[in-house]
Amino acid sequence: MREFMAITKALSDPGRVRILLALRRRELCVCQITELFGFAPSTMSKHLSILHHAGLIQSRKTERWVHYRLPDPPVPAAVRQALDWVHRSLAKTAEAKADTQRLGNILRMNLKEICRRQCRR
Amino acid sequence: MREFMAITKALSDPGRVRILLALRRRELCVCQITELFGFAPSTMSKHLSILHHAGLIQSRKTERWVHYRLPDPPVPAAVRQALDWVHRSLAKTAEAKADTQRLGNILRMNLKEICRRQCRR
DNA sequence: TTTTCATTTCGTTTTTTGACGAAATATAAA
DNA sequence: TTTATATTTCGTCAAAAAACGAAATGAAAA
Repeated sequence: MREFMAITKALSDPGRVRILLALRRRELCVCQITELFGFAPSTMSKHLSILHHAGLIQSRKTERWVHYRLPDPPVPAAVRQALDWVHRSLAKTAEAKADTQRLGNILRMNLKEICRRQCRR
Repeated sequence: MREFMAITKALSDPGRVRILLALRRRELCVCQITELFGFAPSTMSKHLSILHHAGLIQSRKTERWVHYRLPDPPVPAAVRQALDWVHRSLAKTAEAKADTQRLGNILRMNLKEICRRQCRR
């Protein structure tokens, strides 16, 4: 029950749900996700921490950057069903498509450029 | 997206999730659910309202009592998947079993007796 | 080693949520 | 019609969550 509620709480914020959708095709660097949604870095870090704690994403560190992605198998059933539910329900919505489109632009930039932009704020 | 978030918000409270589990076998009167969980009637009414607004339960009024149950078909896919996920993840947990056991005692009482008990509080 | 810098943690403020009691509503019983 | 009563709505308080900036962390670059 505690683990299940960690998942439902994680899914109860629209920003976090959109992060899961953005990760559906490939892993993303924290700075790319931050750029995509326009939150302050500290806010984004908190959201990622909540998703990670629920088991909905996993992380990998390379050089100076941290990348998040959907979990590799074996994935607990409750997590897998939650992710399936999110993607089936929302992958085709206008919000998800708009995010995907903006993500395309961000993926064309290199990571250093993105981080530099965020420092200027 | 808005409808989906109504569901995830509804599921983000453990009391509401337990209500859904309690309804998995049969419909229940508000006073029975209130007795089962020990919330104030106004609190329980609010929880039921949130679940209803998300489409996760439906209601039926007979005589002086309002009964809630899981939705009849046709059920939107997002709702059906959410309910399946909840039940598959939690129906066999200790919490659900304990609730089911206490519910058994409540179902042996008649509705008037239950309501009378709640008035005394 | 020292510096740089992507990310996280901490502290604070604002917003949202959850709980309750009192009053309102609505329906059946008297 | 009047009374009784099951449920909901409203107002309020307390607790939790979400946002941010500033400071801390830690790993790579210089």
